[in-house]
Amino acid sequence: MEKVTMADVAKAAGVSKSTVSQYLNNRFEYMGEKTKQKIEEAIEALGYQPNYIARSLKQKRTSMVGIIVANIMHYFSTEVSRAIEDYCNHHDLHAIVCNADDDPEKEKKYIDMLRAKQVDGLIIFPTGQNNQLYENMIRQGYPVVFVDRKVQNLSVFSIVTDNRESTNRAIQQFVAKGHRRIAFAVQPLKVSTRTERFEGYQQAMKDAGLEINPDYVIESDIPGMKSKLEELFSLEERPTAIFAGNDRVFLEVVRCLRDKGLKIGQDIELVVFDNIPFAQVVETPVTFIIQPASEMGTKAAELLFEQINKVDREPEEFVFPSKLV
Amino acid sequence: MEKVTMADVAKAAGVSKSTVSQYLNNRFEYMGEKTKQKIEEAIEALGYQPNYIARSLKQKRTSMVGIIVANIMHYFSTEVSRAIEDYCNHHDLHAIVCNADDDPEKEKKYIDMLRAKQVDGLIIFPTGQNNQLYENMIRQGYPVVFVDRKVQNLSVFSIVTDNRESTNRAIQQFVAKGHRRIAFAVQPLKVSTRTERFEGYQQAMKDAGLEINPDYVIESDIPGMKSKLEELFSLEERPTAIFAGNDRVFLEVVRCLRDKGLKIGQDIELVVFDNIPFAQVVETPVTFIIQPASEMGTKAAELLFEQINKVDREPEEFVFPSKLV
DNA sequence: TTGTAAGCGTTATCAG
DNA sequence: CTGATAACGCTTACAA
Repeated sequence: MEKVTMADVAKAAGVSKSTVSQYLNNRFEYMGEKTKQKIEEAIEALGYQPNYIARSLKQKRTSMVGIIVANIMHYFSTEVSRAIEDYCNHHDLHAIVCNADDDPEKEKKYIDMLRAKQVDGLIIFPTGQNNQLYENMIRQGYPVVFVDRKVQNLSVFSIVTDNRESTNRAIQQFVAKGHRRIAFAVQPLKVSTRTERFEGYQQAMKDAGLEINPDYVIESDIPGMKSKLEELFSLEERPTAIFAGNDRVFLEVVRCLRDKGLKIGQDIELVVFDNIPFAQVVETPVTFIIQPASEMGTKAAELLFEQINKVDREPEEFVFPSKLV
Repeated sequence: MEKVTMADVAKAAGVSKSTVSQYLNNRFEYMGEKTKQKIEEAIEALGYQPNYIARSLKQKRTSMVGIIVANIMHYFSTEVSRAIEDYCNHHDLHAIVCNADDDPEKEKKYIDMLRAKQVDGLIIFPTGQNNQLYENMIRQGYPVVFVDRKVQNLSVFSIVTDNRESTNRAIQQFVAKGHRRIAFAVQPLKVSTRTERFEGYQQAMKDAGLEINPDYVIESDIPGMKSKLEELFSLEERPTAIFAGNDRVFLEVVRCLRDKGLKIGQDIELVVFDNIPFAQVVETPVTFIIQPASEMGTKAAELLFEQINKVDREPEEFVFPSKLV
């Protein structure tokens, strides 16, 4: 199987390899009509399929870009990825996505692997724990765009949301509705998105003249969140409103509320940072902070494309606004 | 950037390319301890990274496999893909997934593209409209596994669910609960999954001695489904139960019911073929027909892996049972 | 307008 | 134990 090469086609058509190559690359300018036809027939007859690997080796470009998402379980990641893929499709690139699973080791493994595979550039949702590695890439001038999370002290293109401000607004809204006991649940504060959201919460509470009750702040990974939430909702003075740091936290919160028999919108109000596709359909009275995922993805792809094509410009940070729904 | 090659390492270490190659491929058997160290240092110093493209060209294998899903919007597809990816990860393969978007043209494009990229094998959720193409691949002995949908007259490994039987059981359950007006909503009956589910419905109705009311059978693509559903629920004699052909149909049904102010489980009962992750969390009284997606994915990957490694055996069809939840 | 030949960065074969 | 040397399948000057 899979053995017919350009040389075979050339032989069959009675021309040379280079001529076939010309043909394949649509350099018809100087090609005789009959040669063209002979080649066409030969290709058809032999069922020839070009070998991109060989071509890539020569051209030093693979027309592939890598996307490394921190965790594919977030709907936001898949939305952004989809937008990137769309952009790539329209620009003769192929995007291949890898899931770092919030694990810096895996992230490193994928970065190395993709670079070994010679992908032309990388869009990364960084775990934030591989600064040395990031730095090397940047220094070497390798095309990279960071998405979602900021990394300190790195001169690189990045695409983020106004995490602090939008969280702030959401909490303000709670306050305006008369809530005083406002809880905040989030995964470990190890990346910029989470710390910024937390800062937004703190700021809003402070501005409202409200003390933050430490019992109302849950910082835990997903597996451990359930038990902490249970404690929270078992408190004498239960919170009347809660902010869920992202979609996965949200799921835990909803599960826990259901188990406790608490009704969302009635016993407790809920804001979640991120879009939850299905939730919009059922009548759950939840406020969503929605990031413009596809615009962000498109922008990221654009910036990467520019870098791949050697457009030189100073790295910038693009902050997209998110909106409450 | 990215220019240091094996030759550079060889020069720096004062050895030949072949020796470096040995080193990289862990052929230490006959290698001197000092050469080993020199190479190690040289690699470190130069920041050398091997070029997989060149290696692939030589070895005629890329350690990549392609997954072409009919439509990535189905949760089932992503579950299966994830299982395949897991398997691949454990077997030094990289899976790259493409979305045919239910479009045979795109499917063909992706098959051609992936083969041009020399992926070692393909797992396909076939659109079913490219039989000629499928046949060619099989005939050439190219490693392929089909998932989810059957394709007629093709000697190929395939992984499917017992669509007919499980739909049948679901409808029987409706009947047992006393339902008589049972509707069936599905996308165009162009692929085996849908026709089989429909047959399951027909059979169950027949066995129960119930006439099928043509008004109760909705066959439409997703964009057109909304209006047809509206008609259905506006009928004088509304159905009391409805079967949704898959998750996307389900979403349309739920939307429509909400708009009509009908309560699921109260005004109408609902079965859906497929898993809906979020729906399980909220208290929606829906029955799900759940396919063992990850087992199916793993099996598919296994079969592909065997073929890639030239294990010769007769193609088989594997039918997995799904269960009502 | 088409052919020749030299790479691209590896691996594989076979001497030394 | 290590090193030449020839592929792998394609592109691209340059020559004809």
